[in-house]
Amino acid sequence: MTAVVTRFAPSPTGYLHIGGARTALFNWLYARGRGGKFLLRIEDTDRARSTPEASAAILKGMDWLGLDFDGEVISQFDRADRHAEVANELLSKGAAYKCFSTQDEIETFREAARAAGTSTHFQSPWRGADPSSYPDAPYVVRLKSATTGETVIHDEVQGDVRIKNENLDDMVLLRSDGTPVYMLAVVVDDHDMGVTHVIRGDDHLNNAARQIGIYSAMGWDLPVYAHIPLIHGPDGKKLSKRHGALGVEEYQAMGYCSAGMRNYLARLGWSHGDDEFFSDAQAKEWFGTDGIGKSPARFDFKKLENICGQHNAVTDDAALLHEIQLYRQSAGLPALNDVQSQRLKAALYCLKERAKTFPELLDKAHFALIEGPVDVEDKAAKHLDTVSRGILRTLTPQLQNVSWTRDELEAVLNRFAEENGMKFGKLAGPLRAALAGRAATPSVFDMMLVLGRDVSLDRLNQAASKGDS
RNA sequence: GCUCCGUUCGUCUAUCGGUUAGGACGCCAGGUUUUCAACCUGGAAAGACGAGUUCGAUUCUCGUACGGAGUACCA
Repeated sequence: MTAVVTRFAPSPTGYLHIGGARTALFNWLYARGRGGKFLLRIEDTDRARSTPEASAAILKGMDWLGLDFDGEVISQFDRADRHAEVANELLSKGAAYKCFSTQDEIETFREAARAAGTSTHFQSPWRGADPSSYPDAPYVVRLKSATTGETVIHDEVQGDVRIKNENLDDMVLLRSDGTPVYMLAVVVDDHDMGVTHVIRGDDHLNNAARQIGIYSAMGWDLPVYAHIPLIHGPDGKKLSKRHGALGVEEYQAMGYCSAGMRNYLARLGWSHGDDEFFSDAQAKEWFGTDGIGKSPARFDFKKLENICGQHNAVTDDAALLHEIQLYRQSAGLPALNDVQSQRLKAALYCLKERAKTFPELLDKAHFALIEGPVDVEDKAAKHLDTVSRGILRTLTPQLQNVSWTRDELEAVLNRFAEENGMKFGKLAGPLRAALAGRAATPSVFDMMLVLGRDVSLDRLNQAASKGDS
């Protein structure tokens, strides 16, 4: 059994969008789960539209998603000579021919065909022409496609797809300037790179039939094909920049965790029974083309959030802190200072199970991140009226010398509430307002523990004396 | 126009001829609670439509509708 080799082959004409990211993920999972190789090839043969910035964005996106590839990034453009070599081989074999028709002629033909309602496939008059009749003019190299019979694509997802060869035209292999066209380049590169499994969007399904023509003309083995359905926007429409088709780095900037993104994306269009929440290791073990669905899926932010929340909850504190720092960077937020980082890390145990995204987590961590005087929000201010401040004034000295543990703090505060004839909830409001300046916070005990005795008492004293001066 | 692909709760999906059509997200109700969450319990919610094959179709076949892709000297 030959080793599995998959590849992700984006064209660098923009950011790495969510559909591309999922395609990359599927290829990565497929290879990594089978001890195979996962390669990255940038399809930059379209010089006019390819940009280095886009290549960088793709690399960055894959890095964030943790999709590591084997070997170097391959530039398709760099391999133009090899593509031309294959085209020439096809030419000498008689499997391709030079076509001198101009674009104007082709366009005229197509317009006439459209008007007549007949096939718009261009039938080059040069297909069977005698070389002695060749003019001294630029030409493209076209594949001499079969005109009868059918091409069958054995697709792992779509099943056997049959296309009549009469519906395939003689596609261009080499442009008139001698540069290769995508259809040729993919086939040559996939073959040369030893790609065994081509997992890509089903917008390439029809193309596969054409590409198979090149494989058979060259006598090359076909890869296993798996054409996966596209992802649609939340409204069911095709993804566009306006809705949903954000670059993956924007998802990072929105604060979704990478593991959750992988989990969610894997689950979009692929399933393994009823499993919804799983680790990378499980995904690698389970992933296969048999679990891939045939219909397009819509992107659902709510479910993404939920999955990310579950991953946050099981991520260890150090790793989580690190990812949060990367998030702040990508979102353009200032880095946390040492005190904030330390407090945040100490607070993660009581935050990570209740935050779906990093902005949400950071918001709940507000009490730990503020330094200096606590700013009291309006909603919390009512918990610091004269009566409440009086309570805090009485309470604070009693906390001065207790041992700063959860058990001890609970005991002291509960006793205090009881002695003063109030329910604990009555006491919690002022404490929350004093410690965090907000009405909604984590547990007061968690906050006191995370902040420590000095900072906690300091904030309590500040709140108690508020409005006194 | 032509060719190809798809269609199960609002969404992601399970089901490989026989199920009260299952799960998850979301939603609704209740519970728990120290606020907000989280969490627990319960609930509403689906086979596009029409034929055919079959003892029996969500499942197989065909048609219709709707959606998508391809049809470039783009990728």
